[in-house]
Amino acid sequence: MQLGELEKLVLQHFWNVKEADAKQVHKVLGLARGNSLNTIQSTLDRLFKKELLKRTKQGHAYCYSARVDREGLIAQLISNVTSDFVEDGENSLIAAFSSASAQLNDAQLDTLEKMIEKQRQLRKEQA
Amino acid sequence: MQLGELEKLVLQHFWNVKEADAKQVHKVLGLARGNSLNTIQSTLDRLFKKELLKRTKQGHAYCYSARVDREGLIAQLISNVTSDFVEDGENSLIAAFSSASAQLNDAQLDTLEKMIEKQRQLRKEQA
DNA sequence: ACAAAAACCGATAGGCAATCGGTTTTTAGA
DNA sequence: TCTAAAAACCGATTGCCTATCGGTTTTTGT
Repeated sequence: MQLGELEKLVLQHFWNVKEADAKQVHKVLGLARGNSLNTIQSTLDRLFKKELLKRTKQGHAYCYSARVDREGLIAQLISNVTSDFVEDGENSLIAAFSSASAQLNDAQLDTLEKMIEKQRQLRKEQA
Repeated sequence: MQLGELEKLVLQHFWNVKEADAKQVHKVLGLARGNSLNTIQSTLDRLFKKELLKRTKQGHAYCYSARVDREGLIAQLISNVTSDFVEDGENSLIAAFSSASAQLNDAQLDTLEKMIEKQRQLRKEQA
């Protein structure tokens, strides 16, 4: 799945604002870029069809919000782009991790390990 | 940087065979897919321009070989696809890892940690 | 019922991979 | 050295996708 420039901007917007309709997105992003409301609308629609946004009829207009969070999208993008190169089709994210870890230096490996610990900690707290 | 289907096949081929010219690649990949030699040639040329293959004149024909290994390409692809979504432009690979780690379950975190250990071991042995 | 607002449809442009045909350049031999 | 074949190079076409809107239809609140 390919993401264009405007699509990325819109997604990031929805990680800030929770929800918005086309007009609101247009006001924040579209005007600054000189886009018409229609351009924003069709971008929202494309993202909806890609299942990256969800929407509900709120009165008259669709109200859009993020369907995936930033971490989820990043994971999905990594899986997409690496799946053709990794054996384990079940778990291309893990496979990609292990492949790319070869590119990290020792300090980066440390950093990564600390992140894993932080993840674990986070889960313990949430439980 | 976008990779097409044939381009991916060609790259994977070069991770097996070390080096080959257009004719040889055509024999192995092109014939099976019904591609003309020209199609293979321009694909090789595109990959060369993308700096994913290198080439040298070997007698008459260019002799191509991989410029990046599988792990390096995977790392590069991850960086490309995630860089617009991570703060730390210096290290989008690490940032992407940490983001995506939120998607892994506990067992997968274990797996990942073991992979880090294995990496470290590998390096110790090579030193 | 009607005017305004929003959604929907269809078209165009631009970018890139895939695909080749045809032309030019190079090269190995006669 | 001249020449035929081999390879590189060039340019065109197709197909897919994002970006971008204009215009039409549908919906809705009054």
